[in-house]
Parts: sequence; C-alpha cells; structure tokens
Amino acid sequence: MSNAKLYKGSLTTIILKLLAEGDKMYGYEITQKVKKMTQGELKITEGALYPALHKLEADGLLDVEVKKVDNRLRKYYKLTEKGTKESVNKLEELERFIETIQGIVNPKPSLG
Amino acid sequence: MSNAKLYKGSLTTIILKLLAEGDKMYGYEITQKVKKMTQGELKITEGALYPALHKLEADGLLDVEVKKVDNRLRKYYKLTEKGTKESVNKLEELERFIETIQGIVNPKPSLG
DNA sequence: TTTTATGCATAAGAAAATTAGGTATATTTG
DNA sequence: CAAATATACCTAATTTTCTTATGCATAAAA
Repeated sequence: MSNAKLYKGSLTTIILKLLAEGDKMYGYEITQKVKKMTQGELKITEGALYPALHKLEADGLLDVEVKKVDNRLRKYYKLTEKGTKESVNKLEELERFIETIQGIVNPKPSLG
Repeated sequence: MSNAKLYKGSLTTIILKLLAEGDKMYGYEITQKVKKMTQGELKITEGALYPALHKLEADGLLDVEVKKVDNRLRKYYKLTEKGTKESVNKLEELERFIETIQGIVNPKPSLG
C-alpha cells in the first residue's frame, strides 16, 4: 500500500472479493491484479498480504494448493464454503461503511 | 464504533470534517452528532475518540477551550489553520480510497 | 554481471482501534 | 426517594492490522 491510503481492515475484503470471482489466485498474482485494477494507485505490500492470507487460511476461509511453475513455488488460494459466505458479509460491510461515511462527509442538510 | 464497521484510520477524518463545518464541538457532542447523522449506524467509542482528540491537539490541528456548563466540564475543540488544511487533505484521501476500492469491488470489466 | 521480476516468508515496531474500567454531576423514572 | 440513565471527561491493557525492513531463491532482462 503506498499511493492511495488503504484503510486498515479493507485488505481482507479485497482478497475475498478477488477470490470470489471464481479463480484461484496466488499471493504475487493478487498484488499485481490490485495494482492493475487500481492503475497503480494501490500497492499491496507483501508484509501485509502474506500474514493476511495465512490468517484467512487458519480461519478456514481459504484452501491452499501448492504448485511448481517454472521451477518456482506458487501457493494457490481459493475460497472455502465458509470463505464464500464471509466474502458476501465483508462486501456488505464495506458497502455499508461507504454509505455511512458518505453520510458524514457529504451529508444531507436535514441530518447535519 | 459498533454497528457499522469503521475502517481504522477514518476516525480522524470524521472529526476533522465535523469541525470543518465551522462550529467548535466537544467530545460527547461529536459522538452524539455522528450517531444522529448515521441513524445510529456508527457509534464512536470514547476509548477511540478521546485519544484521537488529544493526538490532534498535540499535532497542532486542534485548539481547546474548556468551559463549565451546568456544573459539568466541556472541552471545546476547533480547527487551527493547520487543522483546516489537514481536513482538506484527509477528505481527499478518503474520497480517493473510496474510488479506489470501488474499482476493485465493483470493477469495470476491462480492468478486471 | 548486475539489476529487476517473480515468488515465498517473517520479525520488529507503529498506528489505531476495542474492551474495560474509573470519576463526577444532572436528570429521569419507578 | 432511590436507582437508573444521560452527560462529560479520562486512561490502561490488549488486539488488530498495518509498515518497514529484512531474508531466501530462481528467472529474465539490461
């Protein structure tokens, strides 16, 4: 994370959302995809990403599958059933956060 | 914070935004105003709020004025000049975060 | 041949919350 | 009147989630 500030707590939601698209992904791939999708605005640091992936795995939201490609290891992650449900929750939570904070920084005069 | 999840890092922005409206405010008033503006969705905890106010003051973004009203103390906070500038920065930062993360959770197919 | 890219990882520290208290006065309610 | 709730401040311990700084290894590019 460097250019655009990433509010703490949103990384997990990003990971779950990307994996909810259906395809399994490995860590490095996630950093590159986020960079591309945000036109370089958001850079996921490895120091944040890998511990986050390990925690999601430990919590039973992700399954891992190790593969060797071009003589280098890749750890492919995919959502478990629990992870699929949690991805829905996290996305709703994010939407609600955005609506809520918009209500403060861009309020309707009647409630200000 | 309890109902809607507050992403870590947004509290300072909320405080600065409310004070940027012009009127000085005291801590308890901020918690009540946020509750009202978000229809109870967002509850600022005192354990987060007061340390945040103290830090903003220590950083020279807020000025304090203590008043006794109904035999109870109130600490009124208002933006310094530096605080006014920072409130603009923080709001831009928040807008950018929202746009950026919308680009991930609600992507244009061309970039996905 | 040195740098950059790919791919994983962890450890120390900082930031910013949560949780759980504490003090005190004023008002409302049973 | 007593007890609960609202108003108003505070802090300390802990947890969560990052950043920063490393480390290792292979492949490709400069």
